[in-house]
This record gives sequence, structure tokens and C-alpha cells, in this order.
Amino acid sequence: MTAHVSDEAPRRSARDRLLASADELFYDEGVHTVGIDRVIEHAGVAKASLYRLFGSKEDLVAAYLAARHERNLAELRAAAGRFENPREGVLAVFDTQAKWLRRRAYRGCAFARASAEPSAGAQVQAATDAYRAAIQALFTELTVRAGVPDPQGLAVQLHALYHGADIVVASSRRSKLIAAVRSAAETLLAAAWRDEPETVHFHGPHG
Amino acid sequence: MTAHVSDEAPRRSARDRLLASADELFYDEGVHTVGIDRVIEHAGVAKASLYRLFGSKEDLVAAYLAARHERNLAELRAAAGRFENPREGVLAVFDTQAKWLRRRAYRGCAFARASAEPSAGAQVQAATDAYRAAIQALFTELTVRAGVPDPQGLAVQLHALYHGADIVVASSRRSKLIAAVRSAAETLLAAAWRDEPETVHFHGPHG
DNA sequence: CAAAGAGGAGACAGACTTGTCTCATTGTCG
DNA sequence: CGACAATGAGACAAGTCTGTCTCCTCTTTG
Repeated sequence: MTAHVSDEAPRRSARDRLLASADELFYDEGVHTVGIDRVIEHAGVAKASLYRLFGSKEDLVAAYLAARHERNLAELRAAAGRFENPREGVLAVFDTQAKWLRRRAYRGCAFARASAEPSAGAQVQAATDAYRAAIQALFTELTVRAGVPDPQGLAVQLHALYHGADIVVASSRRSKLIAAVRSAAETLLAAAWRDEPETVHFHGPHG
Repeated sequence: MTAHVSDEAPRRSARDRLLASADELFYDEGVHTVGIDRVIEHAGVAKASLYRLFGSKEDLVAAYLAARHERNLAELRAAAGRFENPREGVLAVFDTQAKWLRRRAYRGCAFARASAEPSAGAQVQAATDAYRAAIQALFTELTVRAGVPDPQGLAVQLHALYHGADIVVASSRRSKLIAAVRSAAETLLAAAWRDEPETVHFHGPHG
């Protein structure tokens, strides 16, 4: 090894190989199952280099999540941006998620998996919060543009539906779930104009 | 057992104290953060007793989750059962969840937290699957009784919404989220009769 | 009263982790 | 060519965890 760049396979930098290995191993097997040793072996990088480049395991995890954040949000935004009509933009977000859900290798939301237990460090929690806030913001942006009476309320509904799909995908037939969720999104969008103008209605337990 | 109940403070059995401590510590701090030592110290039980009674840590975790399963489902079913009308039953399920979500000490779904990473053992995964399946089944039972055209589809929608609420509760203002989710459930219920009779509609991206 | 067994306290082994440190090798630049 | 910085390989320390085992006390029962 050692690259000798002139030859074929330019060999990416140690940092890139580390991030790629982290992405693959952390996502597939779990942040807390996969030890540093596995990552550096997979990346072909010395342990000292990892600590020089990232400082700690948690920093590496944070970098892995930050990369996922960037990648996922870029794709969602691009999909929504392809439509003039924000209502179609919302559905494009769900269609993009559906594409992910259908992947054989899909293992659930990387953030949900990394941050479920509170043992996850503060950086991981912060990354997860930021990710969810960004998706919520995307929905809000679309619902505001759509001009519904209560854009915030609708965005919260869509956001919950979005993450719920991710959770139950393991326990439902995928095609059925995907169709049902899309249909639910359409229903919520359509209803957002029918509902009382001021806010989603909120009354006691006995509907 | 044995107990000698006559005196004050009957002191529950070692098994009960172990389960109570597991419930508290595992839920609050995470299954994988909390070590056996913490549990036995909190329960005032010898380590040997734990292994005699449960066999392994994972078995203790499974027992803890099984107890949660029982307790949660009993409460959801009781809430739904208080209404003749299945539509109100569905809303009662969401209202019960809302009650949980409002608790100060609420830390998210115990199953989601325990099973997010694949490092969670097979028993934990199985417990989580069983829990979600049970909730899905409860929704399906209600939607069937409600006589909607596609009870399965509606149940999937409600189920996704239910778990989604749990996920996003950390990143939204709770009262807003709770109101929005309840409203979404009402919307989905109302729409279930309006939609095409055969199945939730499933067509291309241009709704 | 005596015997037996449940249970508490804790030492111990074995395996794992992250993070530091040393050393040899490589590529680059003066 | 020679020196320096970057990197790979891996030993090592210090800590953690689960699970086993021993020892002793207390309570119940024959």
C-alpha cells in the first residue's frame, strides 16, 4: 500500500477513507457496536491518524452524521425544488423518502439509530436535533409557500408522518406502507385548507 | 415470596426489586449505558441473585420490555375500550399517548430506545417487533370495527402517525405537536370514508 | 434446636473499549 | 542527496463490562 499515486487508483486521502468507512460501518452495524479498530482496519488507516484528524471517536461519529445530514437534505431539497407547486414539493419529499425506504440496504434513519440511547454523546444528540429541525424547516417552508391557514401545524403533522414511516417500515409491508403514507400526506394537505383558519383544532379528549 | 408480611415494609421479592430498578434505570439512562452493577446496587440485590433469577443481562432487558409492553398495551386498550364508537377509540389511543408525551420524565418510546442499534440482541429486537405489531393490531381492530373501506391502509397511516409523534416530540413544542397529531388522526379518519373504496389510492407523483 | 436454602457482599477472570505512544517507512521539498 | 512531515503498524495503559464463584448471614421449616 502507501499509494504511489501515479499508478491507477489515486487512493483518496486518509480523511476521506476514514469518513467513508465510518459511514458504511457505523450505519450498517451501529455506532456503538463498531469499534475504532474496525474503522481503521476497513479504511487502511493508522489509529494515530484517526486521532490526529478527528480527535475522538465521538468527533468521527459527528462528522459521519454531518455528512449524512448534508447529503440527505440536499436530496430532499432538490426533489422538492423540482416542482413549482409547494404541494407537489411536499409529496416529492415523501417520494424521495420512499425511494430510500425501498432500498434493500436501508436500515432506518441513521440519526434515530445513533441517538436513540442517551448514552449517545452531546454532539450526536445535537446532530440529530439539527437534522430533524432541518426537515421540519423544509416542510414549514413548503407549507408557508402553499399558503395554508396554519402552515406550522401542517408542517408538524407532515414531519411526524415522515418520521413515523421510518419507524414502522420494519413492521409493515413496505409497498403498503409507502402507499399509505403518501396517501396520508395527500389527505393532510387537502384538509389543511378545509380546517379552521386559525389553527389545527385542539379540544379535549372526548372528540 | 416467603416475605413475612406481618412487619412493616414487606420488602418486595428480589425479582420485583430487580425489575423495578431495571425499568427505572434502563428507561432513564439507556439499556446499554446502565451496567449490571448499577441495577443490583439500586435494587439492593446480589449479583448472583440476578443471574440466578434472569440468566443474563439481555434476559433482564427482555423482561423489562415485556413488562412495559403489557403495561402500555393494557392502558391503550382500556382507553379505546371506554368508547363504543371505534372512531373515538382511535382518538382515545392518541389521547393516551399524548398523556405520556406530556410527562416531564418522558424519554421517548422505551422500545425505540432499546432497539435502535442493531447491537441490541435478538430478544430486544423481537420484543420491539412484538410491541409495534400489537399497536398496529390495535389500530387495525378499531378500523375494521369502524367499517372503513380499507382498514389496513388506515391502520398503517395511524400507526405511522403514532410513532412519528413519539420521534418528533423532542423537536417540537409539545402542546403544538400533540394538538397537530390529534388533528391529523381526525383528518385521516374522516378521509378514510371519502377515499376510493378499494384501497388507499396509489398513483404517480402528481396527486 | 438444627438443617437447609435463599440471598447479600464482593473478589475475580476474561473480554472488550478508547486513546496514547513508539517506531519504521514513505513522499516531498530545499 | 538529506531532512522533515505525514502515515502505517501495532504495543500498551487504563478503564469498562458481563458473568462466575466463594463466603457469610438470615429466615424458614422439619
